[in-house]
Amino acid sequence: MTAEPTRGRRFDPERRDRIIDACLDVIAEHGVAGTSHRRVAAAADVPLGSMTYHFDGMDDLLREAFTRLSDQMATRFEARLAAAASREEAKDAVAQIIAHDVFGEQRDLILTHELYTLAARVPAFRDVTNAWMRRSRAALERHFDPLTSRILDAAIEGLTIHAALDVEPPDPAAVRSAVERICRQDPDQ
Amino acid sequence: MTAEPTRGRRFDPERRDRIIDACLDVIAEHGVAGTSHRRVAAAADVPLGSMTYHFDGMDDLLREAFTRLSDQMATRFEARLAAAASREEAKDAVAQIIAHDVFGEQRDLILTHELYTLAARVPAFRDVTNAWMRRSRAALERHFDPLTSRILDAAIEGLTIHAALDVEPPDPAAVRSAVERICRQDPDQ
Amino acid sequence: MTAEPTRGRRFDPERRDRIIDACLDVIAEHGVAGTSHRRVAAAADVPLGSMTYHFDGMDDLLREAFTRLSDQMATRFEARLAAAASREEAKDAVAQIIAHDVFGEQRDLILTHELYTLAARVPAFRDVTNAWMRRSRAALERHFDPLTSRILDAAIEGLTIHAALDVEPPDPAAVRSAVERICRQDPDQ
Amino acid sequence: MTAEPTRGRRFDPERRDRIIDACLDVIAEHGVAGTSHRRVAAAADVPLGSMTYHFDGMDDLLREAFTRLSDQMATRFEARLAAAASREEAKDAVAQIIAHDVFGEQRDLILTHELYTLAARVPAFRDVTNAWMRRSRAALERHFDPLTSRILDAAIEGLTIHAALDVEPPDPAAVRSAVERICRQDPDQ
DNA sequence: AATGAATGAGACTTCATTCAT
DNA sequence: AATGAATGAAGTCTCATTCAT
Repeated sequence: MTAEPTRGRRFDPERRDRIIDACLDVIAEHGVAGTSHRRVAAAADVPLGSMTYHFDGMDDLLREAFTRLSDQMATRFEARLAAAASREEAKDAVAQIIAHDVFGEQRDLILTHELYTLAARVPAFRDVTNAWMRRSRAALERHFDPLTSRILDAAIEGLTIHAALDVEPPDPAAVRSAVERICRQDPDQ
Repeated sequence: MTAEPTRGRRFDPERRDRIIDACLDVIAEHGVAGTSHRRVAAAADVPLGSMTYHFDGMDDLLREAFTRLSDQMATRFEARLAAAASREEAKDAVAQIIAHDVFGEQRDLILTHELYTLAARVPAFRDVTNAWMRRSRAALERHFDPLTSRILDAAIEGLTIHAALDVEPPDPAAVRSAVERICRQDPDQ
Repeated sequence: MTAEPTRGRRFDPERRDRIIDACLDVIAEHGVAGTSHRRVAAAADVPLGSMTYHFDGMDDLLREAFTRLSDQMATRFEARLAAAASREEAKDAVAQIIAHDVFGEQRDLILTHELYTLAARVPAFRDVTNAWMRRSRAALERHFDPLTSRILDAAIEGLTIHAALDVEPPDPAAVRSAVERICRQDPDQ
Repeated sequence: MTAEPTRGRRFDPERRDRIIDACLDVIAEHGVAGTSHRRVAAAADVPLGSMTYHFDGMDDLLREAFTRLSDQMATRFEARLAAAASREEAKDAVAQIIAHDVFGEQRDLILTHELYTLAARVPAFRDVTNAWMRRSRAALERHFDPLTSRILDAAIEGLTIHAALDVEPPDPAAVRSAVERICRQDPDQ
């Protein structure tokens, strides 16, 4: 007799959220190409009819899913850089992000690629990546000048990608060296 | 009635090639997710039955298509760096590659992303990206030491991606500065 | 707080009417085949749940809608014939009805066809068309004998349909001639 | 070893025809509104996938089905009028067509209504009805002048419809009188 | 060697209706 | 009295693949 919020079937306000999370899981496993209403519904344990009830078709669902992904990623990134008390600590953080992301979060890496792929073709998804990029740079600018931040941001991207695709694990010294080089000012600037 | 060299019925060695090229076109337009035998057959102007006759299913076709893409891209990259006579010219070449790729070849960028996305999930495609990366680095190592080459390679990746996704066109000065910073040695190494 | 006559919450007698009118609009645009609760609810600007609250399913709604349509059409027909002071004026009225209906009221023509189509298969709708036909003939019998009225009624039907489906606009002289011929008695009757 | 034309599954050139016939059956029973790929496939005893293989969607199928219907109807009409040796026999034929069509062929009447309903809204189907109407009039013009043919054609339509919708069976004398009146010339023309 | 015909699986979506509120 | 939430059934259509030719 304790207060079961609802009795499960009707009225399930978390359902929409659960579907979005399940959608990201499905994308990570099967790619956007292999993501279907059926698979997402099964993963979220909701009836198939729920899919188009809650979302205006697959595009809408994908947009929401990737928006959530980029939010989560950007928030984590901001937190890590906000925790850095000095420029040196910020550089350490950046190096760790590159290394850790590759080792720890294969899933996020896959999802990020899927998002980029979509963004490369579909403008609606470019809005998502733009917002994300803006937040990343702003977080870096807590510690670095705008130009350095921009270069650093791009380098994180490239190093992460290459580390992920490479056969051998990333070399910490190389990563560290890359960060170091980029953060030194041009002599003539 | 005279012997036309190849009249298409018996032996059409170009057909297979044409299909592969058409496949890349279709991927560029519809993404891997939207690529089907039907669409590729239509784009290559070959009968649908040809598809499964020449290729062992979609995966096979995709692998061949992306192999061709990476070959073409790597060859172009090598040529550009081979044309550089000095370290300075090599740096110029790298800066131009980043800028030009973004402006000129939206198609290649899209295709590259699609490949990375596949490679992130499917090992078979990682072989393709690995071979490509190896050739890129080797080309860079004509002018730079291995560590610098590796960092440079990753930076090209990241800068190209960000420039492509960014709302505003890439800043040539920023690109140039990035290349410059990376190519300078660590003071303590 | 004062007694607004009907403030819509408790009792909204117009709502039912509005739904019926909207239903006819939807039928005119999408046909019975394309008429759904959703579309009608949207057209009437009422919540979807209202539909099955006010009507016992689609059949019920369709029956009410077509009943209203036939009432309106029959009333208009009666008025026009009642306004005729003589047999000659009645013939003029009939000729004008045929011509005007075609030019002016494409919507009514479409709806009438939809009703006939339903009536041809479903007895419940035949009741609606029968009542309508009875009123039409009674209106004609104000001016013509029963046999002539019956023939005239059928001719109006046929001429209207053919004029509506024909590529070229109806020929007023042909319409007039048809009415004239039918209204003349058989020589041997 | 006798010549089985085909062994049933693969290559079945009559299949397309069978589907069209089945489609008309389904329309007669359930109306255009109730006609679905599933039902037609079941009626024709073909797999569901055959439907969109042979036809570009439901609209295409409907258009073909109603084209066949109108062809058959027009051919029958032409034959009956061609068999009439004199103007008097032609009038008899018309009267019989009206009466017989109503009694004998409820199915054709229903289908004709469905076609008219579609034609009233969709131009593509108006092409079908126009071609049919042209053939009907041409057949009548073997025996009657153009104006009389046109009026007669419309009257056949109206009388058939009303007879079909009416509660009581059509009165042969009324039908005969209608034909007689229309076929007499205007006194002043 | 090559392909048109064909199909079963599964894609997305719309729908009428039910139910708890 | 009235409705937003929800769902299972069924809709159309696309697809990769098989098979007879």
